[in-house]
Amino acid sequence: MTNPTQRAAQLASAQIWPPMANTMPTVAQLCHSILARHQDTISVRKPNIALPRLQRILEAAIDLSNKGGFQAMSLRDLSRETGMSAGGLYAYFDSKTTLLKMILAEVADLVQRVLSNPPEDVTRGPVTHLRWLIDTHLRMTEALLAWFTFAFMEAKNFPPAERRMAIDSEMLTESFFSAVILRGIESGTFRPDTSPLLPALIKPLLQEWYVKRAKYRRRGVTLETYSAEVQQVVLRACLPESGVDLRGLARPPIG
Amino acid sequence: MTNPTQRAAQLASAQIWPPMANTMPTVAQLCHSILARHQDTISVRKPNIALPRLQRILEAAIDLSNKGGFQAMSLRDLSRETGMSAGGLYAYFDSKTTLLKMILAEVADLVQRVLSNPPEDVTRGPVTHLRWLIDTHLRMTEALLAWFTFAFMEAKNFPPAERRMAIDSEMLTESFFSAVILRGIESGTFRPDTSPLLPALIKPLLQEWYVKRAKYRRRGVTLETYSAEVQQVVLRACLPESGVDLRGLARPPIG
DNA sequence: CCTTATCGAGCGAGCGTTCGGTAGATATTG
DNA sequence: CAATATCTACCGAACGCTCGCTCGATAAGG
Repeated sequence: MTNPTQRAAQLASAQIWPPMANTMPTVAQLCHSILARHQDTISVRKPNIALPRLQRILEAAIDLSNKGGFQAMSLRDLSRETGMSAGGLYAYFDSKTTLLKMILAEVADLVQRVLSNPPEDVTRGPVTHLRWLIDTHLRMTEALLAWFTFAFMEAKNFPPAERRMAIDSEMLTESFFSAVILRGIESGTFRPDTSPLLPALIKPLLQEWYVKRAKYRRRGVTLETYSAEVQQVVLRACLPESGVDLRGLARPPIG
Repeated sequence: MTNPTQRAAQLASAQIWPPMANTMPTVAQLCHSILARHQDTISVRKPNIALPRLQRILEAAIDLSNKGGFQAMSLRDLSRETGMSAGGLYAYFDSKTTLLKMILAEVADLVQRVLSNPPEDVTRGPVTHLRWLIDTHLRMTEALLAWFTFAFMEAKNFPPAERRMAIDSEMLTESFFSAVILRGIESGTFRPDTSPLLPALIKPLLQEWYVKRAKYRRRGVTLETYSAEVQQVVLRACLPESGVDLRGLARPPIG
């Protein structure tokens, strides 16, 4: 079981959690993946034409949607922004809803791919694994801010099919945290009475970072700081505290 | 300063935080307030006619918006749902945007009214005050679930004016938490190195409750449980822990 | 019978989507 | 290799439809 000295060291080192070694996915990679997944609905066959065009369309769609919402973005807006005609756009999707689904599905898939592939060394202990999950999720959303903002804002307000997709993705993310925390409890690293709600509470703390990105930028809060603080809050909620075990013992007064 | 015994007692009692004595605001009260605030744009003069009609309109608008978004709700939908004609609706607002603003402003104002009027006894200490803020916010959103869901979903995606309103409201809520936490640090009740980000992190934990209400209902999580868990997470983040203060001291091994 | 409250057909604007047309690249042919 | 045929990627006017909103007619009540 973790003792106070170890815990203090764990919490202190959370301040200087090293940046990820693995490279984060790029927009180009996402577009490549989307192009491959929608070969049947995208009528443009030459990849060296289709890829840059698709990227331009997706980035413009996300940008326009992130001010005013997806529904408020008209295909005329998108046409103007991409420099393509209304008809030309329909070579890349068969309906506006498909365009939405392309992006949502890709983001959901990305989360799954990234979080389910931790480097070997961080999975040795639940503390490092949990901290890696938090930090990696934050860095991933940072690298693809507009995409995650889009996914967050548009996942709601949509037909049952897309809605279900968003819920499944959310549950999956939560399950990563659940699994690690459960493992930590079983191994005795985490408090046995750690709240079963804790995994569900982590997600909104991660979303806060990209949803309110402007606010934290204004305040000069860096990703490193935010990540460290969330890690602290979460670890304090699940690591055992010596205070409980010291009940009734005489202690020196604290200056 | 809080000792471990006190802290354990504080955390334990968080499990049975008593339900609020003050009555929560009702929909009728909100509508009354909205009617008063928009006398100039609402052309119907007799309150005994205007009040029930306005309430019917607002509740229908919120209900329709909460499936599909405000933009997706047409005035024809609203007309059908309220049993009033398109023209008739315009006796109660001069544009669809005004209808939106009515609701957003009232919700923002309600939060301010409720959170800034704690009962006298809870303000004696920062712990009880902080717990009251959390619990009261949760109970308020529970009592007016549809209204808060609406405000949360629609505050984004809107013109600078409304957007600013939402940001101001959010900052105000955060300032309630900031003030209490700061007071707790100054009085020595909370750790002096409590994260300055903590107040900002509380809000998403409170929003989670009403945004994902269906999820928690499905899992059988009650408001009491959720409230207690959030209080625990927050208190663990700001109450001092004896472990840190015991670094380097010889301690008996813990069974 | 005038005031107040409501109705509902209808307006112009803008939406997502379609489709005939075309310029340029590419393939085929003599 | 020039001439022709085919294909690819895109254009943009036009369509059917729905939107927020208006306004003259109408009904109800004191």
